Amino acid sequence: MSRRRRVTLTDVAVRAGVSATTASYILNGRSAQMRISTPTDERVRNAAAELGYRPNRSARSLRTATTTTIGVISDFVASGHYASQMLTGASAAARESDHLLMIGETEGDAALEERLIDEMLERQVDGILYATLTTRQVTVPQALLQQRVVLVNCIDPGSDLPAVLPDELQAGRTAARLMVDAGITSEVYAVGEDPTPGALSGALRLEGLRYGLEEAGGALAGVIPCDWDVVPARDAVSQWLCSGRMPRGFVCLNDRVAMGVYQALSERRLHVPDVAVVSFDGSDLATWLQPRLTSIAVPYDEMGALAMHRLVEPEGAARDLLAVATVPMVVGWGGSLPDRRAALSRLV
Amino acid sequence: MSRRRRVTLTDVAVRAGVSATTASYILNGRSAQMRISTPTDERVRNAAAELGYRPNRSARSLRTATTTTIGVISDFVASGHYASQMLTGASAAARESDHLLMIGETEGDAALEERLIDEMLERQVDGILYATLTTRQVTVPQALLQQRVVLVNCIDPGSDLPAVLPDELQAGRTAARLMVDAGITSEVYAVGEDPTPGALSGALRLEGLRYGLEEAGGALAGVIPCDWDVVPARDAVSQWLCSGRMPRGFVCLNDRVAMGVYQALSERRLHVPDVAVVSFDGSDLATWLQPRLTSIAVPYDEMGALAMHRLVEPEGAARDLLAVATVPMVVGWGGSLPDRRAALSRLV
DNA sequence: CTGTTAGCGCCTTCAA
DNA sequence: TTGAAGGCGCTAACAG
Repeated sequence: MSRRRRVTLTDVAVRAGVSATTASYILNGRSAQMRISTPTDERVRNAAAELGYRPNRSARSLRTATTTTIGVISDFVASGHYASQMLTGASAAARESDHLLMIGETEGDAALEERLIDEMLERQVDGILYATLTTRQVTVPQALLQQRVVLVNCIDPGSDLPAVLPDELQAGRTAARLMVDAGITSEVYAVGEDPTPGALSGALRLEGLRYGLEEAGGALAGVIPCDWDVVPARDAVSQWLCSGRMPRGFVCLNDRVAMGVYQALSERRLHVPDVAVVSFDGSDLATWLQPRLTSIAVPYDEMGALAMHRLVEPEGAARDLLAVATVPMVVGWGGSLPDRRAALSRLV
Repeated sequence: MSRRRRVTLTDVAVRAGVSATTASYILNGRSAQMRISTPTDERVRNAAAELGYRPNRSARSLRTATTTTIGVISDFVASGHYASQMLTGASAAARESDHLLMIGETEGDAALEERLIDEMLERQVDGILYATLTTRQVTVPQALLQQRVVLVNCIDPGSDLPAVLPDELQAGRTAARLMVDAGITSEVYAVGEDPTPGALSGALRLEGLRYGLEEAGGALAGVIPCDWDVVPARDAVSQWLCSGRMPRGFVCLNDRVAMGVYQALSERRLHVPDVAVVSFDGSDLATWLQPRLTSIAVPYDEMGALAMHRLVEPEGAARDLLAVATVPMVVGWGGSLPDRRAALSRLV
C-alpha cells in the first residue's frame, strides 16, 4: 500500500504499449474522432485504471490556458444563509460543466479585494463571479474589467458587465397583489428603509408596492423607517402602534423586520392575520414564525446558477452578455431549484 | 487599452535587461539571499509593475508541485449560516498563508463526493478540509486516506486523521452551570433528541448537562424528544405543557428548538425567564428572540480557522496531527474571532 | 490509426 | 552577482 511516485500519462502509455499522444486522446474521450482501435482504447483505459492515473491539471492548464475553475469574489459570501445560497446554486451549475469554484471573501475591504482578485487571476481562473450580499450598485476593481465576469446581485453603472439581479420591482407588485387579494387596499404601511448608498432593493420594492396598490385603486398609507433587523423593527413599530393607529397590513422590507413586527403586534395583543403581514426574503425565518410568514423569496440559488451559466456559456451565446438578467421573486419557497428554474427560463 | 499577449517572466527580464533567472529570484523575494544588486532589483521590479506582470501559477505549480490552494469538501457548506461560518474562518486563516480555497458541496451524495475529491486532487490542492454540517462520525472516502487532510466537525474512527471538534461535553456542563447559577437545580428538562446515526452533539450535550446538574446536587428531570427544529419543538413542548407540569427550566438542544419552546410557552401565557431557557448554537436567532436567548455558541469560525492552521502548519509541528483538537463553546457570541482565539489558544 | 517533436511559463542546479 | 540549460506533465501540429 506504499505510495509510489506520481503516476504520469507516460506511465499509462508505456504500460499500454502506446505513445503518450494516443493515451492522451483516449483519456480525453477523443478515441472516436481520432479513430483509435477498440483494443488500444481498452488497453489504455485499463492501464490508467490499474495505475490509478490522475491527470495533472497544472500541466494541462499550462498547455491549454484553461483551468475549468471559476473564482467567486464576494463581500460576505458565507455570512448568513442569505448569500451562501448563491454559492450553492453557482456550485451546482458549475458542476454541470465540470467546473470547480474558488472563493474569496473580501469583507468589504478594497485592498483585500484586489489581492484576492490577483490571486485568482494568477491561478488562471476561467472567469469570475462578482457577488454582493445586498442588491446594490458597485464599482468593480479595474483588474476585472478585462476579464470574463458576471455580476451577481449588483450592477456597475460604469461598465457594461453582465449582471444578474432579482426582480425587486415585480416583487413589490406581488406584495401589493397579496394585500389586494386579501381585500386590503388602504391602511397598508411599509416597514423599513434602505439607508445604504447605492442600495437598490428597498427603493424598488417600495416603488413596486406603491404602483401595485394604486393599480387596485388603493394607496400606500405610509412608511415606518427603521433598520432592517429584528430589534430596530420591533422598537419602531412598537412605538408607532402606541400612537393608537390601527393598520390593516404591514409590508416588511425583509423577514427580520417582519419578525420584529410580529413581536410588536404581539405586545399590543394584536394578531396576524387580523393585521396582514407580508415580507421579502423567503428565509427559513418565515417558516418559523407563528403564523407562518408570507414572504417573497429572493432566489439566491437561481441567481448563482444563472450567473454561472452565463459565465461558462459558449461564446456563441454571448451576444446578450451585455444585458442585465432579472430573476423573478416568488412567494414561498417550497419549490426545488429545478422546478423554479423551469419557470425562470421563460423570462431570461 | 487593447489586450496584448500575456506578460511572461521573460518579458519582464528582457525589459529589465537581465535573465529570467535573475528576475525570478527577485520577484520571489530572494534578492538578498542571492545577493543581487539594488539597482538590478529595482529595475526588475519596475519592469514587472510597468508590464503588469502576473505570475502564471499553473507553470509554477507544474514545477514546484504545490498550488497554495486548499480544497474544502463538505456535505452542506453553504446551507444556513451554521456551517458557512466555518468557511469564513477557514478562508481568513488561509489568507494568512496566502492560500485560496476551492469548495465542493457533496449534498451528502457519496458518488458526487468522490468526483469532487478527484477533481480537487487533479487540480493539485495542497490539502483538504473535510467538513460536515452536523457533528458526527464519518467514514472518509479511500482517496483521502493518502492525502493531507483535516476533519472539521467530524471524526473518522476508522482512520487516524486529525480532527477539530467543538467541545460539546463542556458545553453541556456550561448549560448546567447557567441553570445552577440561576438557582435552578431541579425541574430542568432538555428539549430535543439526536436521532441521526453517528451524531455526536446531542448525546454529549446531554451527558455534560446531566453531569453538571448532578455535580450541583440536582438532576435532569427529563428529556422531551423532538426533531431539532422550530415547529416540532413548538408542538412537542406545547403538548407536554398541556399535561399541567410546571418546569423551572428548559435546555434546548439548538436555537431553533428554543424558538419553538418560546412559542409554546407564550401560548400558555408563560414567560422567559420565569421559566429559564438555555440553548446551544449561538446563532443570530438567539439575539432576535424576546427576551434575548442565552445560547452556547458553536465556534464554527474558530473551528475552520484552527483546522486550516493545522493543515498548512509546517511539517515540524505536525507531531500532534494525530490528535483530535477541541474548541470551547462559549455563551453569547459578542466576541470577535481574534478575541475568542486568544482564549482558545490555551486549550489546544 | 499512431508516433515524433515541440513548447506552454516557471524554477533550479550548475557554471561562469 | 548573473546566465544557460533542462525539465515538470501535458497537448497539438505534423508526419507517416
